[in-house]
Amino acid sequence: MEISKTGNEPIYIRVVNNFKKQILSGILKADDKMPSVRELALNLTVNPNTIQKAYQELERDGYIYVVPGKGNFVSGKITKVKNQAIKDEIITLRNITEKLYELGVSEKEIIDEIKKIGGKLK
Amino acid sequence: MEISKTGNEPIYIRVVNNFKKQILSGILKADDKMPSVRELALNLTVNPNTIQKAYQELERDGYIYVVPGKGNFVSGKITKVKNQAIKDEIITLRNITEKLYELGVSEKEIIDEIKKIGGKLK
Amino acid sequence: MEISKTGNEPIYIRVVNNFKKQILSGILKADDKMPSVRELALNLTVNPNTIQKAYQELERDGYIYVVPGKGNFVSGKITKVKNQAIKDEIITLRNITEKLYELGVSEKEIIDEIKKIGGKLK
Amino acid sequence: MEISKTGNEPIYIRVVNNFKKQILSGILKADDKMPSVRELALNLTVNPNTIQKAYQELERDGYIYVVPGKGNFVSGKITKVKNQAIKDEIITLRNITEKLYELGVSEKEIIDEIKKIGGKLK
DNA sequence: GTGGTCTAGACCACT
DNA sequence: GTGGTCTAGACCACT
Repeated sequence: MEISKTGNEPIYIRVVNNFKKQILSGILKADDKMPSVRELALNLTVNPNTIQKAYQELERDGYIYVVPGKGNFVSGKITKVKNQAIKDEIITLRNITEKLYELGVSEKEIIDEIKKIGGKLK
Repeated sequence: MEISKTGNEPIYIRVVNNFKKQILSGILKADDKMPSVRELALNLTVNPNTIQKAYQELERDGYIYVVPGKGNFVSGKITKVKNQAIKDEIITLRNITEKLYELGVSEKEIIDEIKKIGGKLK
Repeated sequence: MEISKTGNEPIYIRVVNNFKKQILSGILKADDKMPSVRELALNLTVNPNTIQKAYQELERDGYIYVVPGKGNFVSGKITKVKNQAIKDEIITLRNITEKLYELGVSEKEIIDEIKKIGGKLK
Repeated sequence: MEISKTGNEPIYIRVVNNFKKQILSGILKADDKMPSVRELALNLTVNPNTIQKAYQELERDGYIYVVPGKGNFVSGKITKVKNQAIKDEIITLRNITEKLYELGVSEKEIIDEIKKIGGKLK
């Protein structure tokens, strides 16, 4: 994993988002072992506290679980977490769509914008 | 103007959004005088500081301008502000669409979601 | 005089700036009669109060003087007013130049910028 | 940090400018922790609200970012902020130069003024 | 009368 | 412990 040291967000947030992406996309699978806090801290040359914070947040959000004395592991309930993440994003999507309608943007223009992104990602 | 006292958002944000809607929709027009800080604070039975905060946010966002000793007035450059607001929302729309793609949601599902909202508003 | 009705600033401020330009540039000369408040209000289709405010500000700033029952006239002390205006602008120029130096912009770059504007105006 | 209590500018503006200078000059670096709102308020013997206002302005201008419950930190995008600050100052420089031309000040006089400041700072 | 700043201090959510 | 919001109210400059 590479984490650029500069950016708008604190390092631990970027570590969190990085792992979330890997877990949601299936690169990291259920019960896979996460790198140990110390190991990852050395790799990224950051303070172990930073990694500790990141892992705590991942656990709170249901992405990983801790086995004391063993390490951190990817949760088996990723489908549930994923569905929640999708629901959250859909709510935001609705809010933005409503605002765009209020600002006079047409349904067609919004859909065109979404198709553009789909095209890019393929 | 009515501002419900309950809800998740802070009062000053609700005041801001309320005025933004009225200005963008044309209910409030260029150079219209805004209610004075004290007057509105009394009407809504909130602290003048809360209204002050709301008005300063509206000014920073280009919706109103201040004439010292005279009051706050609706900006004449609302078209410009509106275009900027649309640009900002489109950027967020793109970010969310990307995340939804990453979460495995298809283009069709996203577009269906948008059409649903269009249907409701009509 | 033409005053566009839309813009960032209130109308009376634009009336003020318009007259200041005309007086400083010599289009309006010492002891020239200003249009009457009512006449100008009709021409610009604004409230007479707006023009009254503008004239009061021009008087405070030393650009015009009032002869009760006769009207408003361009001041004979424009040189003095002009010198003060130049002094004020020079102070701001100094502050900005200092900030630009602090931001790492070189003397040459600043001077080039000024020459560019000189070129445009010619 | 020392903030003189006397002067024309409001306290919160002086706090803002002080930090901007330190961040732009590199004394404060990306991801450095800012003093907490309460801590700094105690140090400068001002009200926490005043520091809060200063920090919110710094955040809006892109100089710092907030991690809820953790504190304020110096942004990693200072280069971008710096370039924006330069652009803003150049625009003001142009406006003032135009006004000075209108007031009859020659290009040479303006450039001499700028060279004077360059001389002082060396 | 108008907005702008500031104090003193409370309560909240989140870590 | 941290920032965010809000009340209650004072004082200021400017119109």
